[in-house]
Amino acid sequence: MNSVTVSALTQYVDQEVELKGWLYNRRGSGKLLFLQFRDGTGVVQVVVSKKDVPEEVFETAKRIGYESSIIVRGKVTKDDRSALGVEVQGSAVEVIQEVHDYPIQITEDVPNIDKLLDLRHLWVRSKRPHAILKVRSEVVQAIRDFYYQRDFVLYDAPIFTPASCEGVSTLFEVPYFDETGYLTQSGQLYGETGAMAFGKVVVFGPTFRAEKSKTRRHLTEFWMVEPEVAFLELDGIMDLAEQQIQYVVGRALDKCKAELKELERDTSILEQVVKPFPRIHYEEAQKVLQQLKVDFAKSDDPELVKLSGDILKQGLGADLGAADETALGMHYKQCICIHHYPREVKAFYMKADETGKYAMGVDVIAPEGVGEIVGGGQREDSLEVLEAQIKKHNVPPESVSWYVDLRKYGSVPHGGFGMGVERCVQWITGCQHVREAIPFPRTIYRLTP
RNA sequence: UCCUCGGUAGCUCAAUGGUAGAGCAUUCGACUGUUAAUCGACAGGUUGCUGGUUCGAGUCCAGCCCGAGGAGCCA
Repeated sequence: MNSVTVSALTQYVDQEVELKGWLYNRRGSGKLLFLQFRDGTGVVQVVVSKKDVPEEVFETAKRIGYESSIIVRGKVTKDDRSALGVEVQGSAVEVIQEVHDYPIQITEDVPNIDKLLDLRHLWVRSKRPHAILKVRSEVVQAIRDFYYQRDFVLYDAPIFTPASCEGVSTLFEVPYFDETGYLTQSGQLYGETGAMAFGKVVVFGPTFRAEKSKTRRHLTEFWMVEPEVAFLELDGIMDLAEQQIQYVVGRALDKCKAELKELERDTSILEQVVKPFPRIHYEEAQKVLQQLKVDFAKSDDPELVKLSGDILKQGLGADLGAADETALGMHYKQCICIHHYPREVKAFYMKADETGKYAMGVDVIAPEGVGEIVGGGQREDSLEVLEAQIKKHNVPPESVSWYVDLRKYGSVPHGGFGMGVERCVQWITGCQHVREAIPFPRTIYRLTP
């Protein structure tokens, strides 16, 4: 007998098969049972009819609780009433482990996410997390393929680092023998060493931020992909970010149709991602925001009126806030690149433009309220300017001396960006919390399971 | 760190200061085509914790604990 997966079942119509997996749900009557059987690749309905099977098989199928591990045998039949197109006429149910107290129920009342995250080790079996995490898997593979196809060298940055890469954010401190180490908050500075060695590299790994952020966009541990390219300037960096996002979203739309349908994701905005992303200078963004502030204030929608009040709250010439990003996303209804932020609000390694007022950095803002998914730009390549910036930002010079060496030995214009994998997945799947976009989210108040 | 909101049955939520309730899930029973099945029954409680006001507190007050959303910071 063929041992097969649910995903391949349509190829076995009218054949006897064996399925190994778990009981997902059950409906039925006194003489006819409908087992919803899952094996990780999909869910299929197994029909067990009292008149067609031995008494003990029917009794077993009726008795076992949800998530009991079972082996089911039966004949695959076509059935138009099934979403899958086929179902299995069960003839035997072998129990591996019988379960009667599975703690997650299938219900229309959605428990709050915190309770489900306490059960994350089991919740991942349910349809929604299953779909989101499959999209994540596809997104990660698409990222790897994108850079591999373009001859980037995978260049892993260390996770233990001696000090802050940016000299600002809160880092996780870890004892490291006789000294103090920190968990990396970005592989970028290491990526720059790779760009000078290989031309085009990509750093891809976990990143840690000890910021006490409590929003649906923040994790303390998240995955970031960070390409870094020698001789690439701001326009080229924007081209790369745009192409990468278009490729990744395209792959998800192509390969994850079933998952996006399960999530009831309206993909119309995602389909717009093939168009060029508007590229907006910071000064222009401020003008657009001033206009949006006025327009939204007149709206009938109280949400928009509230948003209007938060637009440009930090003042002209300051960094953009979350409300500003949301408003711009709503206005353009697709990904936008905002470049040339004020130099003061950006990190020490950012290259200044010819005016000296702006940094040649770029953020990509995703629509639909997800906000920033990419941050990057051109790096300062002048030794003198970089040293001045290090002094100005109070970065301990000894901690970045190796980095400064890159400007002493064959410095060239270069740059790159970082994209947060979870935020990208959050946007593509349309999920409310970035916490759902990673198997085991780590936030300020969650270290388990 | 700050602002706002919340914590009652396994889950989602009710309950003018006056007997602690419902739906769903579990358990038991009925039903041969169910798609979040349906119908009937049983069971299920230290109302986050501590103290206070009151004849009487889930409800009012104070403190604390836990969580959520947002700000800031960021991807």
